[in-house]
Amino acid sequence: MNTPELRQLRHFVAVAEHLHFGRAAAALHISQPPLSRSIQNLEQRLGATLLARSRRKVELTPEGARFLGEAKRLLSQLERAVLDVGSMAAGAGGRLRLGFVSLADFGVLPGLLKAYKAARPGVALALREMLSPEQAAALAASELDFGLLLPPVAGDLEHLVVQRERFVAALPSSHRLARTRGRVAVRELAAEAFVMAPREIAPGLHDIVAMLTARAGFSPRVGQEAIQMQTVVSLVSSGLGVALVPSSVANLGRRGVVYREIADSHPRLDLWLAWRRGGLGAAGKEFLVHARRVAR
Amino acid sequence: MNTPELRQLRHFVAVAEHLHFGRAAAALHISQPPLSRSIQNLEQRLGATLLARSRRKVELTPEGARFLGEAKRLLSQLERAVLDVGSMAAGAGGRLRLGFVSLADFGVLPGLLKAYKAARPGVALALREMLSPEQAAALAASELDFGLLLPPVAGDLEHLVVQRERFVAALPSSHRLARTRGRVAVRELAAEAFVMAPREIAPGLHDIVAMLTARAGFSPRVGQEAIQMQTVVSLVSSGLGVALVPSSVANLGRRGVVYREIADSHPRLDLWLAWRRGGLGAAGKEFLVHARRVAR
DNA sequence: GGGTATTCATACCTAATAGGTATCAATAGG
DNA sequence: CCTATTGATACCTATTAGGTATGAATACCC
Repeated sequence: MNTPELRQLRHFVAVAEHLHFGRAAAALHISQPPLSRSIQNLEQRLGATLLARSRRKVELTPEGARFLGEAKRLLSQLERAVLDVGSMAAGAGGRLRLGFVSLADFGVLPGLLKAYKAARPGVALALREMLSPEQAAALAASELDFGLLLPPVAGDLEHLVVQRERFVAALPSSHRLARTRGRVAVRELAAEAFVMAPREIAPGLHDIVAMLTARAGFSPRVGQEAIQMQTVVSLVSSGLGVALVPSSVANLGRRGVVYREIADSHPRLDLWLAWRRGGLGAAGKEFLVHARRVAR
Repeated sequence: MNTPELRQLRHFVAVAEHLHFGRAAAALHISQPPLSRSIQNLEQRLGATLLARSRRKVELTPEGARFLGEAKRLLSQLERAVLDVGSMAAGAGGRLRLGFVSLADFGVLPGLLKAYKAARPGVALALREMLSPEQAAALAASELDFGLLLPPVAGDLEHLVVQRERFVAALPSSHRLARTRGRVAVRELAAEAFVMAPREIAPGLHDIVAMLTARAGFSPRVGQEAIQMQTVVSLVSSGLGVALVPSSVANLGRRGVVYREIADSHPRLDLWLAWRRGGLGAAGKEFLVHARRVAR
């Protein structure tokens, strides 16, 4: 793949912002002809026209508008990465960076934080809700110290299981099954639309749901996908479908949703506190001590 | 700022993965000496040592591990951007991309989606929870069709106000003020630790809180920052502080938290459905019709 | 309607840089 | 202690980025 050069991204951003090759060239401290060639070369590499230009007017095409956002983001992310590794080399520290899935927020995270913060009020915690694959990548890249995530994820991570839970059915309050007490058999949901997260962001969770519905003899009809658990529940509450979710989601207490235990047997969903093998400093090791206590 | 070249990022990733200059050079189809110089030059530009090397062994330094993740991400994001703009140029479409703040999830979003999806079941909705500034950037970059966000945000966006709400105090159930009914005066919270989001992600919300506490004669002592509203509430429930939050957050119904109206008068917090000026297709225009109905 | 000014594109050239080869220096292993 | 291996350095060449001159198209002004 013939990807652009950073120089070309900078050139394009300058032209896109000035909408004038001459002024953009001046801003870049080059002359206009190499800028013109650079943009042409960029467009050839991308296979897209980014700028519509005549002798008197330059405008962004839709593709150009789209690519402009990407180019700006890439350039600013590179600058941040440079600053970040520079300050790391210069010696900074003394904080813990913790990613977590929204499920953790309904379960162990508040208790974990409370325990640790009581013991170590001086350690700054940077909390960030992230999907499990993103946390795994960030751990591998040393951008997080810990992640609270759902297995399986890629990478050489150590982990502590901090939560194991069963699934429940999340039903709109108006649902016929919501009126009854007691457990729900999964086969009773065969005709329903489901609200689910895509498999690639939580394969462990998704596969338990898939296994449950397969054993009940059907494949779930997905009415709406959503990525975060609270969004799943929100969509259930407005009647867009039902969902099979881990039981801690019931802590969400969302109006318009009722939760029923599932009659069918199934494995529990594990939640991990994960960290990069060999990647913990002193603050991290102490955090782990507290985490082991909370996990019992 | 002397940022690296993409060529240097590729060189570094290759060495980091092979931990051998000769094999990395072979993989890159260059010879070993220019690779050695390239890495040295990269380290000079970054002001950090990325690789610890002797004649027989190459290892990543902590800074190198950190930067490796960034470099890989940047390179893969660039490739995705190239593919994305290439396929856009080749012609794709037919869906709506909607970003939203977590607040919207507690308020208008479910109703909005339900109304639209009933009318137009064939249009695929891609939902993504994002902070307001990120949504604004994504709208400007044509990466979202709509955003449900809190003003003010940067950029030339059109908007429809879809929600206006007052603030409430979120208190741990064990709090002394939680036992009483009736409204809470903000000055009664002067000695409390607050859980707040940083200003830069929601300046409109933050400034109303700042105004409330300033009028009550104090500056809030921030015990813990959190970015998303459900995380704020989660931390309140575990006793890490109190919070002043928009009233729709009470829909969260989180155990361990009670909500009390605030006695002090204050402006309402607006929630916008925003879109890029001139950036709507037919599906988007129709979505807007439904949105106007829901907003009344 | 014609002339002029402006602006992006092209042709040709030079300066700067990326990569190659030869070799050095250090060290691990036999 | 000698040899093989590997990253670093010196010197050189090939390639590319940028500069200057100019062309071509067009909008504006007279």
